[in-house]
Amino acid sequence: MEPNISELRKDFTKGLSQISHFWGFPKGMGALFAVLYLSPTPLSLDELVLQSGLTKGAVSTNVRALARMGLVQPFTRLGDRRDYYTAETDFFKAIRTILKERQNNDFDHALATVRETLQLVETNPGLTNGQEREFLLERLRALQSFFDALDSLADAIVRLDSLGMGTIRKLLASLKH
Amino acid sequence: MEPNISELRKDFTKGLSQISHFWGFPKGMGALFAVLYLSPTPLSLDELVLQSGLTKGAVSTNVRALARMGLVQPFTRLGDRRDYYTAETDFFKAIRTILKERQNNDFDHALATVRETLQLVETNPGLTNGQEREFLLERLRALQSFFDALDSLADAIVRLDSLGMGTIRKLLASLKH
DNA sequence: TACTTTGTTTAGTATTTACTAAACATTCTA
DNA sequence: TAGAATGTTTAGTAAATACTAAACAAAGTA
Repeated sequence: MEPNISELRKDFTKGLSQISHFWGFPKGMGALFAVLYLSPTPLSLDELVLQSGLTKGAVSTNVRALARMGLVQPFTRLGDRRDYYTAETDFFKAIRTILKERQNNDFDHALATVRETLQLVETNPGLTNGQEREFLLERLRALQSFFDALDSLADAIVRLDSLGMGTIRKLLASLKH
Repeated sequence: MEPNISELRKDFTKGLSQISHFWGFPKGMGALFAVLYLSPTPLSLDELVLQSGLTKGAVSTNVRALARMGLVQPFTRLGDRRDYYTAETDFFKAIRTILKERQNNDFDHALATVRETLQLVETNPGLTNGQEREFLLERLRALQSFFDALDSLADAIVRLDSLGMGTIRKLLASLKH
């Protein structure tokens, strides 16, 4: 059992790939983040191709996705046309970026459908008989208020000046009663 | 624009399907939950087949997955061999069930890989030169403590006597400082 | 025991998804 | 302006996934 450094990197990369996959993201995203996270220096696209084993196309799209989520920081150097990337080490910052962008995605679009269903029932008294109508209203309102609660939470997190271990501790304390 | 009740159900079902899909679950799961959630009475497997448009096999597997997550409650009636299902209306309860089961899944397996990587570096001083070693240790430890923090949060939620709108309000207050 | 009713499992299929390879676009350099 | 270096887009492919159809299992009923 003599571990070597490059095997270690590979295992770590595989681990993050699986985690990425578990959260519904491409495995390549996890792999790229892993490579960047274990690199002491920023890496160019070509270096990422080399170290991740993915092709240029895949690296290009995945690394941009990571940047949109705030998980990597792209930058350029004067007199160097290449794009360089570093891993964001403040994960809480990334969480907030992700939450901030949630309004623009398919998820919120789907949420809107639920709200519309509720409004449709509310504004159409003749949609169905009284008893079923009351039932539908109750259920739809309950679901809506659940979604709203989660939304406020997400909003509150986004609005924080800073999110970090301190906040987690505060939350833990407040949960313990 | 004359909305009718069955079209409304279908839209709602489609909405929940998309949400389900967004979270990485089969669309069928969302559809089945939607059908049950809008039904005033418990439904049998055959009724679910009818109302969801899925086949018996798909309903069987998806509805069991929902039950494992605590999102539907299965039960039987004396002298009736059929299984009946109702939607869980306490979503917070479902959240806790899901968090409780997280230890047994692939996600935690992947997390273990990260921990193992860290331990490997910690117990092998000769793995790489001092400078890189320090760098790796720092990064791996930071990631580990981030995961640990999230884990404590999840644990605290699972351990709550009750989770509900009250808790959300408490969290919101504590976040506002 | 045979037949019916109900639910599960399996084998195959259709769809979706993430990837590769290569064409293309852009910008820098000679 | 031609050529080189870099990044993006696209067309096609391989793999994963969720579904269908049908075989199977189990358990009740005649």
